[in-house]
Formats: sequence, C-alpha cells, structure tokens
Amino acid sequence: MNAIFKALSDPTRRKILEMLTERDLKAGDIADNFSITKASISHHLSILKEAELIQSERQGQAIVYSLNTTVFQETLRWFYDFMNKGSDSNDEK
Amino acid sequence: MNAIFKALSDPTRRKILEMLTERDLKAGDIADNFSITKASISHHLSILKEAELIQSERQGQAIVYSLNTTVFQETLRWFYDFMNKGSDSNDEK
DNA sequence: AATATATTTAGACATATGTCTAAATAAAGG
DNA sequence: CCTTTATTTAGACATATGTCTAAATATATT
Repeated sequence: MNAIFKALSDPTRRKILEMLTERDLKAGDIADNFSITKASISHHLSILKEAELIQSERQGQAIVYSLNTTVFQETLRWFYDFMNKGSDSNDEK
Repeated sequence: MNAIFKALSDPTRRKILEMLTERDLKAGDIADNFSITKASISHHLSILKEAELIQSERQGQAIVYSLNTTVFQETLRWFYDFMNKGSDSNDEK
C-alpha cells in the first residue's frame, strides 16, 4: 500500500490518472497537458507504474499508458475496510 | 484533496489512523506504539489534523485524538467517483 | 508557588522528492 | 545508414519531509 499512497500524494500524478480514466494515452499526449518537461512526466509515469496504478505498452514509437483498475479497486477496498473497522480484523501492512 | 493524500502517504500516519479506528487515544498512548520520539509523533498528528483526518480535544493534561470519519467518507467517495469516471467514455458516438 | 506530567514548538540535519538539462535508447522512414 | 520522432535515463540541484534534541507551554498535584 505504501507505493500506492506515495504515488497518489502528488497532484501531477493524480491529474495523470484522471486523464487516463478518460482514455489510454501516449506519454507525449500526457506531457502536452502539463507545463513541466517530458522528462519529468516520464519520471511521474515510472512512479505510477512502480505502484502498479498504471501499465504501459509500446505501440510503434509511442508508449501507451492505461489505468490498472485492479489496483484502484484494492485501494478503494482499503478505505472501505478501514472505515468498517473497530469491530473486527487487523490486516494492514 | 492534496493535504489528505499527503497525510496518507506516510506509513506511521496510516498506522496512527488505524489505531484511532479502534478507539480514541491520548497523544502519549499513540506515541507508546512507535519507536520514534513523542515530538515526531506530535508532528505527524499535526499533519493529520491539518488534513482534517483527525480532530483533538483536551482532557485535563492529555490531548485526546479521534478520527474525523466525514473526511474519510469524502476520500472514499473520491475513489469511487474516480473509478466510475471513464465507465461510459468508451461508448462515445 | 514549586514540581511533575503531557504535549507541542523550534531549530537542526540527513534523506527523499520533483524538477531541469543533456545524453541515451528505440522505432520509423527515407 | 542517417535522421527524425518518441520516450527514458543520468546527473545535478533546490525544496520538502521525517527525525532528533532541547526548550516551551499547559495542566494537575503537592
């Protein structure tokens, strides 16, 4: 869970994730929506990928990024379990 | 949302929140569960409070902390909305 | 008032993080 | 091959973050 929350703690990365909820995007298309360099965006993408919040696939010269909805569901679940605590179970890491 | 995610990005703070799901706790009781100093825990508590994930109330010498479940629900909602965002965008005509 | 207990605040310090520029890698098209 | 396009990697740098010790504040007790 730590990599996930670290990844979510930056506004640029959350914005990237939001963009990816709409459609899959090439790295360059993502970068075009920000005022920071492509290199910095690439770095953010690597952090999101490390956290498995996104995945990538090469398509010709471009690399296309997409959301990993599974990990989002796991995180949603974390919150849900969290709020239903106090009665039972203790399984955080 | 930024303060909330920043606050959640640290494992010590998530552990504190977990403890508070069980019962309200004095600052000292919280600190007893960690190997870092009380001053450091106090700093973590101030970050959680700044994000409004917790609230505090003085009781005699002690200060008792408790979860602010409202903000948790808002965050759960953020995730939920997030995941339902792109659900219809692929059917565009 | 003086002392003890609980907690926070201030200041310092090392490490982590986000950003940049420049260089490297990968694929496509002459 | 050589050049262009797309993206990442490497290295540097300033700021943010988590931690500590020491001092300050607030309350309770004697």
